[in-house]
Amino acid sequence: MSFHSYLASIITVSDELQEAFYKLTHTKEVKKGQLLVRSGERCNDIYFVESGLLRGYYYQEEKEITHWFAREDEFATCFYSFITHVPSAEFIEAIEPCQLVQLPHANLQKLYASFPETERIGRLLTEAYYVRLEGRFLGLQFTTAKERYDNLMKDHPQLLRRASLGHIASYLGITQETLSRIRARQ
Amino acid sequence: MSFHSYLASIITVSDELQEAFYKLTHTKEVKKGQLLVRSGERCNDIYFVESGLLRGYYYQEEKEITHWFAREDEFATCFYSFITHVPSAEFIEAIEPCQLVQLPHANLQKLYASFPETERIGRLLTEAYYVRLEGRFLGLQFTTAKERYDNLMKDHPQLLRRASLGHIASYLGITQETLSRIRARQ
DNA sequence: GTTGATTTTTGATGTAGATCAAAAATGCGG
DNA sequence: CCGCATTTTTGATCTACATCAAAAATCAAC
Repeated sequence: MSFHSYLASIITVSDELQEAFYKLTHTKEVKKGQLLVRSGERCNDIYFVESGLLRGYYYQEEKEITHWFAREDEFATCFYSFITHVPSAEFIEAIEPCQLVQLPHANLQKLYASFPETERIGRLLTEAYYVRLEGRFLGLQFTTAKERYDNLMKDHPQLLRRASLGHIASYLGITQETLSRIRARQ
Repeated sequence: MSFHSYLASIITVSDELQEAFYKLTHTKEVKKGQLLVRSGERCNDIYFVESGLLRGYYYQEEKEITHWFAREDEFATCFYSFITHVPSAEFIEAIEPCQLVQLPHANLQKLYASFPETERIGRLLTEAYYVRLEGRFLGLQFTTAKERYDNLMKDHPQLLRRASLGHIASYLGITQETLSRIRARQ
């Protein structure tokens, strides 16, 4: 979905607002495997994914841990770095070719100031991040690896075809071997 | 610490702002064991803890799971309910007698509108919640029960005297028995 | 296709922490 | 200071998942 259609689905986009959006965002195409943000850099942008698939990951004792996926019609950013202006602990990688819309932090602030209705975007973003994290936290504490896998497949049935087992396993908080065994029996 | 001193330590409090605060907040005293919010109710207030200790908890398969503690000089609310206006999934209980300052959501919005510098409060709150959750998420995934316990004791050495083992164990994501054994050996 | 690199599967074994049960310690109202 | 409720400790056993290692399958470049 285009960023514009997405916006129109959550707020009323006046002509002025539409124009402001065109001025304050720019589109970006990235190839498979390309990094958008590296650990240690500041992440000053939000990306809206028009098409393709991104993942955020970080290193934990030499191992890559996938922290999130963002597919078409979702926002992606290193949330903590974006809100605090601190260098990011994570990488953002395109695991499919992507069509993105980039919105810099400063421009988002301009939008808030001129078009109060856009505050809703910020709110939705914060909520989405918080809720996503909370869900994963509870999942880690209270569900088995198999249940987490089943839930993920229910919400994102295509993910298995689009991301590697290793990415999905670390996202679920288990090893690749365990995920492979979970899939085998059933 | 009084709410006023706390505020003065993070933002400059003009006379007008101080007056607005007096109008828009009110103090509240609660006894040990008293509930501030019940699951199913909306949580429309933030509490600043001037003295005492609160905990947030919810039920997971009949068991109480402590989600957070808030001691003096900290804010407490059912964060998700507060930002989304959805009924709370959690309870807030005073586990010590508390002196609180209550700030309703609507009044916080008024403050934001009239005193832009107060936006910092909202930002700090969001960040604090997000960071706290992220820390616990990573802890659950990558550290042993003992490490989590040691970290908690480093940050809150008094907590063991102020909260029960059961509360602390569920906060750490382990059973009471395991926490008891962890403490025994060392 | 053939080849080498990468990803996924399978097998054997180890372990942190859960569960169930009961004893011991602590706290508290009268 | 006694009796009862609550909290904490200790013991025995069980299990989900990790780790290490190697085989099998898939992918991608030439």
